[in-house]
Amino acid sequence: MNKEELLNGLNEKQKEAVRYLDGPLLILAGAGSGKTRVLTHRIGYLIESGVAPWNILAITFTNKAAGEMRDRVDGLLMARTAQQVFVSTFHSMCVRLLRYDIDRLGYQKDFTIYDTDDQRTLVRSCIKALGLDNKMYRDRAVLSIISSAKNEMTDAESYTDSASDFYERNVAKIYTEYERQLKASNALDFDDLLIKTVQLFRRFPDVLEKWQERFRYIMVDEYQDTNNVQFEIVRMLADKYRNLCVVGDDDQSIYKFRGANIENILSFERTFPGAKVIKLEQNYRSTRSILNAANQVIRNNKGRKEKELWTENEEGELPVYREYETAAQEADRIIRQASEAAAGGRSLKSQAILYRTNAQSRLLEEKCIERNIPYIIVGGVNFYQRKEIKDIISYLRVISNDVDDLACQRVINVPKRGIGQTTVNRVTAFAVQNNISFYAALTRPENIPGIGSAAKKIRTFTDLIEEFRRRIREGGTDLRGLIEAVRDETGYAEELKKEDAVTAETRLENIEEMINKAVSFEADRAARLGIEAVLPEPGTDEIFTAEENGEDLLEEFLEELSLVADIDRTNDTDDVLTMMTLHSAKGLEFDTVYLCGMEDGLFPSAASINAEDPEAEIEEERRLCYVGFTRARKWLNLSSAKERMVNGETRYMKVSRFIDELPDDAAEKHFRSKRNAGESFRGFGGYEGRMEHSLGSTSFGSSYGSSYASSYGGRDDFGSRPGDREAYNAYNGFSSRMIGNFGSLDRTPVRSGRGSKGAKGLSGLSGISKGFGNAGGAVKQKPDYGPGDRVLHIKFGTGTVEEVKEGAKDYEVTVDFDTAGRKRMFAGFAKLKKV
DNA sequence: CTCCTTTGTCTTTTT
DNA sequence: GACAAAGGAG
Repeated sequence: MNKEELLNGLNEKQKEAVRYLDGPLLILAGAGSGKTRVLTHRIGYLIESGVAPWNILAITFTNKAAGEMRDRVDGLLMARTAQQVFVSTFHSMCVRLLRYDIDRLGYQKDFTIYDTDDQRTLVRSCIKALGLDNKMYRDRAVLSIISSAKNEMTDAESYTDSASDFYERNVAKIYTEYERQLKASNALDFDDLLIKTVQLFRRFPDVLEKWQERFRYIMVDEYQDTNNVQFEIVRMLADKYRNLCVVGDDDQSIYKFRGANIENILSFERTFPGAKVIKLEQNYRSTRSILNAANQVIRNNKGRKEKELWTENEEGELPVYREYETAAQEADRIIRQASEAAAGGRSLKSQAILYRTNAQSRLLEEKCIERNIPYIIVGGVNFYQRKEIKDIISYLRVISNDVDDLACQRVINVPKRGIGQTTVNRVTAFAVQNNISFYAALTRPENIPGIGSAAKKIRTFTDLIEEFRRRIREGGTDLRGLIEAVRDETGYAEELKKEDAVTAETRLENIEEMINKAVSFEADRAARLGIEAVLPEPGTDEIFTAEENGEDLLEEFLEELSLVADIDRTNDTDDVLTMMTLHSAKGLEFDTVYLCGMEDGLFPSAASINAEDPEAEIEEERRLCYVGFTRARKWLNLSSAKERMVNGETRYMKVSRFIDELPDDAAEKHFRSKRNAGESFRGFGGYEGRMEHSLGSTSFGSSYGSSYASSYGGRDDFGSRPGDREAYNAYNGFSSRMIGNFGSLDRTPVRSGRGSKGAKGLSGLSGISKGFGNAGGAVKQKPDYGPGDRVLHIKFGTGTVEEVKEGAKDYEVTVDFDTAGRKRMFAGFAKLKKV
C-alpha cells in the first residue's frame, strides 16, 4: 500500500497520528478508537517514507497483541517487509537483547528464565537455608517485596542498606541469597529480564548505541501499563533519535499491582519536551448507550487526562443490570441467556463473560457443562503450569542447562526412583560445600558422604539425561522426538498410567498438545531463521549468521514456553463462549458482554477497599470496570449475586458501588429485594446498604418470585422450591447476616466446617478440561463408543449410551446417567470416556 | 522412602 | 472449596 492508501478511511486525528513520524508523540487513544489501526498504518507509513523495516520497533504487552499487530502489518505490506519489523513484548525483546551480550554481565548466554512457581520454590529454599521461620516469612510476601524492590531498581545490596527493622533485615538476607542462587543457576526471573537490560545499557554504552541504531523508530502500545524499568528501557533506547511514539489510555491503566506507573503516561510531555499529543476520542466500537454508561462510571475518577469518548454509532439498547440471589443462580442465568441468544442468531463466540477473579469461572464452567455449551476459559490455570507439563519442561531444562538446580531437583525423583528427601539434602549439601551445581554433584555420587545405595539410583538418572543431551547435541532428534523420549524412556508415562484412568489420559493428552506446540514451533523457527538471515547484524553491516544446532533449538523452545501465556493460544474459529478475567479482556471486543459479580468486596475487590489508600486503589478498579464496559459492542449485561461462596465461606454481598454510580437512565436495573421499581441503590451508601438489602430479601420467594418471573419471560426457576429456600434463609441466612452487619462488615467469616470429601470440585476432578480442552471440537469425529457402552462424563459421572446420532456439526449422543438421568449432548464437547 | 492424612492459606488481577 | 505443605504411620 502506498501512503495515500494507508490514510484512506481514517479520521482526521488518526491521519495526523499516522503522518507524524519524527520526534516524541503521545497518542491518547480511548477504548475502541482504532488504536491498533493507527499503529499498524503508521508502521506502513514509516516504511513508505523510506524507513527500513528493521529500524522499527513495536512493543506490546502480550504476545497475542504482538501477533495481532504483526498480522495486521502483514495485510498492509509485503509479507517479507512486514516480518522484518521488530514486533515484540517487552520481555521477549529483552531476552533477545540479552542473548547477545549478557555475558558482559557475567552470565552465560544460555540463561534460563524462572517463572513465578520457580521463584516461589527458590525463595522458600532461601528461607530454609537461612534458618528463618517460614511462617514469619511467607514466600509470596517476600517475593512481592523483592519484586517491588526490583521494579524500583533497588538491588539486594542497597535494599540491605536501607532495611530498617528486624523483618526487613531478614528479608534483605533472603533477597541476597535469592539473587546469589539465581546467579549460580544462571537464571533470570521475569523482573531480571528487564533490569539486566537496563544494567547492560548503563554499563556498556556501546551496547546501548548498537540498539539505538537498530531501533530508530520506536512505538509502545498500552503505554499506561509500563513500569519504571520498562520506562527506563524505552527512554534509553529512544534517547538518541527521539523517535518515540507511545499509545495509551490513562483510563485503561489496570496493572498498578505489578508495578505499572501511570505517571509514565501522565507526565510524558514533561519527560519528552516538545512532544506532540494527539487524542483519539471517537469510538467505533460501542453503541451510544454503552459508551454513556462507561463514561458515567469513569468520570468518578480524579486526575485523569481530560477527554470524553463519543461515537456516531446508534443509540442501541440500554445496559441491563440484574441482581441474583446466589452466585449459582447468576451463573445459570447467564449461561442460559447466552445459549438462548446463540439460538436466536448471536453466535456464542460473539459473546463473552467477564469477571474480576479467576475463581468465579468455576461456577460458570459447571453450568456450561450442565447445559452442554461449548466454552473456553482464557487464563486461569496456565497450561504451562500444569504438573505434567512442568515436569516435562523441567526435564528439558535440565537437558539444556546443567546448572538449573531447581529443574533438576524437581525431576530427580519423577517418576519415582527411590531418591528421597534425605538423599536430595545430602547431594545439596555436597554441592554447596564444593561450590558446584546440583547436577554436577549428581555426576559423581560416589564422592558424596553417606549416599550409600542411592548412588546407583542417581546414576540411572544422570545416564538418562546424558543420553538425551547427546541426542539433541548431535542432531539425532527433533523436539518431538526428545519430548517423546522424556515421556517414554524415563518411565514417566508408565507412572502416569498408574493414576486413575481419566486423569492419566488427560495428562497424556496435554503432553501430546505440548508436542504439537513443539512441532509448530520448530517449523515457525525455521521460517524465522530464513527471514533473519537477510537482516543486518545490529551494530555492523554484516548479515546474521544463524548457526543451526540442536541446543539452540531447545533453548529457544524453552524460552518461548516461559514467555507465553495461555491467552496467546486462543483460536477464534470455533464457535464457543469465552470466559475470562477483566484483565485478560483488555484489547478485545465482543457483541455481547456479561460482566458478573458486580459486588462490593469482589469488584471493587476487598483488598482495594481496605487498602492504605482506598481512593487510589478503587480508582484502579473503576478503570477496570471501564475496560469491561467498553469491551461490548452492542449488549452489556451486568449482574451480581447477594450470596456467594468465597474462600470456602458463604458471604453476603452488597451491590457494587459501580452500579450505584450508574445513573438510573444509563442502565435498566433490576434488584431482587422489594423496592420500588426503577429506584436505584443510590442513597443507601455505606454499609447500611447491606442492611436494607438483607431485610429486603426476607420477602424472597413470595413477593418477588412472581414479579421477577415476568421480566424474564416467565421462565424463572428461582422460586422453584420456595419452602426450602425460606427455611434456609430463616435459619442460615438470618444469623449470618446479623453477623455480617454488626460484626466486621463484609468480610466476617461465617465458618462452615470442612466439607465432605465426596463432592469433589469440577476442576479437582478434571484439573485439565479447564482451558482449552478442544471445546467446540473443530473436526467432527466418530466417537469410540456406541449404544450399550458404559461411559464417564466429567460432571454427570457414569452412564449408559442409548443412542449415537450423526448431526450436522457433530455427533449427538444420548446417555442415561446413573444419577443424573437421561441427557443429550454433543460428542465433541461432552468428551465422554468409555469405561 | 512412600503414602496418606491433616493443616493452613488463599483470591485480585499477569508478563 | 482447592491446593500445597507439613506431619505421621508403615
